[in-house]
Amino acid sequence: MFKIDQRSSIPIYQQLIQEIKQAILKGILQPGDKLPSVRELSVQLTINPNTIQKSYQELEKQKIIETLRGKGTFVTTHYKPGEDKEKLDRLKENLRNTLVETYYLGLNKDEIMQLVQQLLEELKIGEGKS
Amino acid sequence: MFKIDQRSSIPIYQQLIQEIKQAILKGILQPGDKLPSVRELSVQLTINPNTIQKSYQELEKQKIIETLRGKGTFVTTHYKPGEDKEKLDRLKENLRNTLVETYYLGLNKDEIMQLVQQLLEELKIGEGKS
Amino acid sequence: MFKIDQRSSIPIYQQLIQEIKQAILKGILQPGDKLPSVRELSVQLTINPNTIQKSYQELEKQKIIETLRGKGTFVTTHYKPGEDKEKLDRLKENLRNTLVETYYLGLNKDEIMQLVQQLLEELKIGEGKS
Amino acid sequence: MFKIDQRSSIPIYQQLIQEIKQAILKGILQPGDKLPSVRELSVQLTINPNTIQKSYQELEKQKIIETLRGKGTFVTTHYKPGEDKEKLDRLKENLRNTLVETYYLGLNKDEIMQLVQQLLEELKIGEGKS
DNA sequence: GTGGTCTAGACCACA
DNA sequence: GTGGTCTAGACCACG
Repeated sequence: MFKIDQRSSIPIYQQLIQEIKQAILKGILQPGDKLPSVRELSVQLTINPNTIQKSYQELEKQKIIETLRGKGTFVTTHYKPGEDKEKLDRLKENLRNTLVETYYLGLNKDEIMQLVQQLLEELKIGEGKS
Repeated sequence: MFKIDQRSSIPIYQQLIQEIKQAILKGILQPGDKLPSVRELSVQLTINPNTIQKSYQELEKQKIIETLRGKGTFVTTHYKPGEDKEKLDRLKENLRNTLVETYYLGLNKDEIMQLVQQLLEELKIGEGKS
Repeated sequence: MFKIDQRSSIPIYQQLIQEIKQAILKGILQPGDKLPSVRELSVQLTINPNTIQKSYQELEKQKIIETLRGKGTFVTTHYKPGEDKEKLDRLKENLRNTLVETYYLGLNKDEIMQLVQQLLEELKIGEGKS
Repeated sequence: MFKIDQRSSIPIYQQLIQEIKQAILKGILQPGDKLPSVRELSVQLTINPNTIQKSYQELEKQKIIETLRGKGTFVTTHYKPGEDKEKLDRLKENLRNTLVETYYLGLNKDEIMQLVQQLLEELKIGEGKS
């Protein structure tokens, strides 16, 4: 269900967070859907339950999922963005750095814009939803 | 000359690499220009010299700067991007993640595209150069 | 009749205990009044009967309600607080922590005192009764 | 330096968070002060380093402390509350529950108000600071 | 069954 | 030296 690269330098718990967020964006996980239990995912992905836990807790803090005690973890039905200027600044910085690297790799402006477009489509990010 | 945020979660040596790359893109540093010495920068930025050293070494590995023994460190005159599919994949992955986060922060497709455009201009990345 | 938040991190059985205690304080439930049966409440609140049971048992242990076999559960007519230094210490600790959090949220001393006053009035806690 | 009750039902990492917040309020820890390293505290309190970690990370997320990579963890110099209506609601709820319990333990309105006053003074929460 | 917490011990990147 | 991540395995409260 979720792809995790054990060799990646990106922490596993962050990879999982990303995978879940993307699954929600793409509609694979719908609001209200139950997520696999910590133990279940732990077995499926052969990852320690604590690591899964960490991902779930972080997503819960971001109000993207919520847990009903004893019942499991679910995708929240009404996610609302919530202003966070600092986070936006961090993202802009990150984006700036990524663009610089992309350029140094030989892509020109048009190719970069195309890449961004393509990724947005892949993620099913359109104007309609936000 | 370069802005370093000691509090940032991004390693200092990577921040410095980014600052230098951006300075080159913006034309503040021209091919052939001499970079400050390690010791000099170390004092200016109140950063451990080893950290500066690490940045310079990484940039040299990427052929963006070069060291002439006894003379100092200079911006290379002819940088040519080498193919590196792995790195491109990493960048795409990074970009994808950043876009997801941006979207979860409440920006819609148009706003994201605008942001990218704006950053590209800031960095003086145009079609003409690559 | 009682408000339960399934999403809250506070256990449901404790929420119910609180709701009942507050209803008594406010006079909505009078000494001698009959409480809804476990099954009845279970349906109304769509909560597992075991959970309701747990709340009732705890309240009975605290002598706030009592069960008459075959007749139902009732608010006790003469509640008298028993000394319990340990519990008082726990409450003080809890209160201290809450005040710290409130302060870190930006409320100053006056605002905190006002908040406490307001809550006491809401709960109809006055000097006359204890 | 910090008092932890291993037997308490309150998670150790939360106790530690509280202890640190209170130490800052009381002026025992001043803005800019270095906190003990994770390992150091771990030995002092005979608590697992991971548990200390968790406390530090939570405090960092709340912007009460910050870490300079390789140097250690420090009390932030400029803490700014930051609106959080939801958290305030949770605190009010908590406060309400605590007041109910206190009342059921036999304290009357005056005694409760006195208790709150006393705690605020202990914590050195005054009007001047917020 | 569910998630939440904790320990012990390990490895890594950073400065 | 610092903090950040991960695993293995354990115990607990809740429903």
